[in-house]
Amino acid sequence: MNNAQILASVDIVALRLTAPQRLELLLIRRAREPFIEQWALPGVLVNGRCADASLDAAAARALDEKARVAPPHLEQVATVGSASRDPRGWSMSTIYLALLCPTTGLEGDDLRFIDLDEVLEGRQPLPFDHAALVAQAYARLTAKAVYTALPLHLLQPRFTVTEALAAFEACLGQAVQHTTLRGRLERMKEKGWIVDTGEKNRPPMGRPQTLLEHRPEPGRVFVFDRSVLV
Amino acid sequence: MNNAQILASVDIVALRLTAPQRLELLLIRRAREPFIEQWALPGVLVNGRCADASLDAAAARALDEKARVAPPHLEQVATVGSASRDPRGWSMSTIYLALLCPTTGLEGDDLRFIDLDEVLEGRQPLPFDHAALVAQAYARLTAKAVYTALPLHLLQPRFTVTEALAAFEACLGQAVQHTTLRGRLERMKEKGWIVDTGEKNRPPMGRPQTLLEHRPEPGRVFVFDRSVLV
DNA sequence: ATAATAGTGTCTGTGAGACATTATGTA
DNA sequence: TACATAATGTCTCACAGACACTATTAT
Repeated sequence: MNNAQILASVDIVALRLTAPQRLELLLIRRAREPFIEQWALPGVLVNGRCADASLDAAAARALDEKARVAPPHLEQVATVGSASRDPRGWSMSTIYLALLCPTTGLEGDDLRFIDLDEVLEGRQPLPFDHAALVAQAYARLTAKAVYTALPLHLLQPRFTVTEALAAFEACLGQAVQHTTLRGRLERMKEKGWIVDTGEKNRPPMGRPQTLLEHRPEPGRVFVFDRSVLV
Repeated sequence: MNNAQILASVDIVALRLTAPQRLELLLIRRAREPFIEQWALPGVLVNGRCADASLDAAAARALDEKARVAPPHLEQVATVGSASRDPRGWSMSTIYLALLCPTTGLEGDDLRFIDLDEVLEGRQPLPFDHAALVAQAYARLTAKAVYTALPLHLLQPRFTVTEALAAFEACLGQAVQHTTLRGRLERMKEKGWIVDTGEKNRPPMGRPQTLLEHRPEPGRVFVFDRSVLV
């Protein structure tokens, strides 16, 4: 049997929604060579010793161990592999997209959130091919935001239409008609994916907002039968 | 540095369209242990020695070396990994979906096509978790057939509407209104993804068929802004 | 003429897009 | 009162779904 000389890892693109339509990316300061001390994506090596039941479990473990974070949504995006992406040799990495709760907090100096655009537009360089991985994961998010309710996982379970609008616009990178979103949320209500709490949120100014509650089916995403933004 | 004890491979779910709305799966007789002599998915080990430029290249190499086949469409579906899926130890496998030309032929006794339903419905068992991988790849194909032109890659570049209808119905597993498909093809024509050859195909009976030509942009798929079959 | 298959036309329903209008709160 | 923000209503348009109807070949 071949004893393969290959590195396998799982890397996580974890995103959090902040104030006005911005997405932030979770970074960790590397504790080991190569690229020690540099800010990079959280991840773990997959070497069969950790008794991970599956790759998905390894991804969840990475987020938990490195950042003490449990994401409402975790989804595999793709696997890349090449001889050049890691100085140690031929390596492959499976990328996961994690959507975090906006209230997610971090502990310690080795963890931080950075504005996603800083990475996407190259102002914050990342080691390995991590910048490309981030772009690929964000592309997946954008694509799914067109025809699914995925962006709702960036919100707290109880949310307002305005917050949902911010989430969709952050994922899509452009404005969305609020009437369109209201229609979609209405359809999700009929299917039981959203319930009206009956309560109101009272902002410092303006009319109170209806408080909705997201009731996602675990591991599934609501799919619309049309696209926004054609 | 850790010398990981892990097996990495690439496995291909290669599909061909035959006569009346049926899909066939490419299988290969295994030349090595484990499961030697059994029919299984074509694949290769990824061990860094083969100088594959990337995982995608490894997938293309697997199809070429094992079956002498070059697919019009090759797409990564997912990566699975666990301790139990291979008797040799913790292993991971990246699944690719390949869509072949209907004229694809095979050489040798170690290659064959089998009706996809035989595998999906469990009448043809496969080693490892290959049956689950096939189901996952077919699910991807079905999902994409709802809102993209992916099934066209199962046809020869020059095709008729009837053939396209068969491709979509095979991927979706149910009937499609031909008027709907005609509308979609019309929109692809306007965008330059399909051209009207002006020529006709003359079947033994009935009105001659318009011959269309598929002009896909390499590596991309035409996306419609609505779903079929809601 | 008849059978067989290809292609068009018509009508309905749904939901996005755009924008005006109304509703409900605070200062 | 004015202002700010939420929510609803109206109208158009594109396209899927269903099905009737017409077109073009062979026998």
